[in-house]
Amino acid sequence: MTQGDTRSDKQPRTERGRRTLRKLLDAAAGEFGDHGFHDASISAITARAGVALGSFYTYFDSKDAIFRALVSDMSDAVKQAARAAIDPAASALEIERQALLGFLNFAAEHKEVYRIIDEAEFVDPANYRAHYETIGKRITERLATGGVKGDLRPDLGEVEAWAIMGMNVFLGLRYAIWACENDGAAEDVAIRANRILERGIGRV
Amino acid sequence: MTQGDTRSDKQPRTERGRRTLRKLLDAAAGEFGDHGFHDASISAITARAGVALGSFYTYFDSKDAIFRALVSDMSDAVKQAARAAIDPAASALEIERQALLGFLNFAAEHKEVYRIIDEAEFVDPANYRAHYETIGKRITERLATGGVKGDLRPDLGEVEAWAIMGMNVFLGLRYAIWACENDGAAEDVAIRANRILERGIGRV
DNA sequence: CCGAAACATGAACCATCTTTCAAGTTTGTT
DNA sequence: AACAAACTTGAAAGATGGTTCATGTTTCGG
Repeated sequence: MTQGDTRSDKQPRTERGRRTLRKLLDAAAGEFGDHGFHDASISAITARAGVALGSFYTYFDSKDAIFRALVSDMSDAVKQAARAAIDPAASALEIERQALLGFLNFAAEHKEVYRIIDEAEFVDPANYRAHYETIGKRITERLATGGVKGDLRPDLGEVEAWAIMGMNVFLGLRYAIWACENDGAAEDVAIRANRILERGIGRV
Repeated sequence: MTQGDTRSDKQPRTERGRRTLRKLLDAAAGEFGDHGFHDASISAITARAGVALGSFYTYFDSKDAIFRALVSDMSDAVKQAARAAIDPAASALEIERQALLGFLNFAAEHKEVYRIIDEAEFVDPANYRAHYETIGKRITERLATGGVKGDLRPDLGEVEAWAIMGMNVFLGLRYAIWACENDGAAEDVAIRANRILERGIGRV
C-alpha cells in the first residue's frame, strides 16, 4: 500500500534486493534525520548502507523519491504508534491522554521520524498535508464518538481536532525532541495537557 | 538590535545602500517564501531585487546569512503582531482569544513569514528554537498573570503555554495558510479554540 | 548446470549555484 | 571641484553532489 501506488518499476524481485532496499531506507532515515534533506547526500546514504553509489538508482528514481517513500512509511508508523497506545474502551478524555502519551514516547524514541515528517512540509508538501489531514480526521472522529457516548460536548469538530493535534505536536517538540534534565516526565505532560481538555485553564 | 549583534561589517553607510539592502531583504522573503530555502537561488533574489548578482555579497556573507537575518526580522514581526492584537486590560482568557485571532490574521496576510519561520527549523535551528522559546515564555507569563488576577487556575506553567502555542500554530497552518472556501472565519476559529481554554471539551 | 534477469559497482558526467574579483560608477564630504 | 569611500557590476572560478552508464557479479527458475 505504502509502496504500491506511485512507486515505479523499482520493486526488488529477489531476497537480496529486498535486503538492499531496507538497508537504503534505514540509512536514509539516519542521514535525513541527522543532517536534514539537503545536507544529506546520496553518497552518504549509500556509504552508511554499505552499498555502491550507483545501486541507489536501482531502487529509487531520485533523492526526492526516497524521501517521499520515507515520509509515507513514517507517517504510517506514527499513526500506528498512536493507535497502539489507545485503549478503545476508555473514556474519550482518557483516550486523548493515552494518544498524547503514546505520541510523546514514540517521538522521544524516534526523533528522526519527527524531523523527517516536519521537513516534508518543504520537500514533499502533499504528503505532509495528507499526513496531518488524516490524523486530523481521526481525531475529529474520536471527538464525535465521545460526543455520542456523552463523554464530550456534542459540538466538537475539525477546529477542536486541529487544536488538540497542534497541542500534541508542540508538546512533542518541546518535551520529547528538545527534552532536558529538569523537564517533567512524559506522563506529567500528558496529564497537564489532558487537564486543559477536561476543564480548560479557567479558575476552578 | 535585530541587526546589531552578529551582523558583520556589512551595514550600509549611505541612503542608496539602505535602499538596496531593503530590496534584497524583500526579494529574499518572496523567493524563500515561494520556493523554500534550497530552491531559492541568490541570482533569483538579486534578479527580483533588480540588482546585480555580485551586489548581494556587499550586504550578506552568504545565503545562510540573509536567511538568518530574515528569520530574526520575521520573528520580531510575529511577536509584535501578537502584542498589537492584545488589549492588556482584558481578562486573561480574552487576551488569549485576541492573541490567537491576531496571529491568524497575521499569518493569512503574511504566509511567507509562516513558511520561513517553519523552515528555520532546518536552516537556522538555534533561531527557530529561540523564537518559540521566547513566545512560550511570554505565554507562560500571561498565564501566571491570569492566575494572580484570579482569571485562571493558579497552577499553569510552561506545559500549558506550549499546549496553547501549539494549538495556535496548527490552527494558523490549517485555517490561515491552507484556508479554503468552506472554512469558518478566523473569528470563529478563535472562539472555538478559546472555548477549549475556557471549559475544556468535556460534556457541559 | 545454464542462461536470462536482477542486482552491484564506482568512475565520470553534468547541471547547478554559491562565491570571488577586478574594474567601473555613484555618493558625500572637504 | 576633487577625492576617498561606498557601492555596483557580471563574467568566471570553484565546489558540490545528483545522476548516468558500461561493465561485472549474483540469483534463481527450468
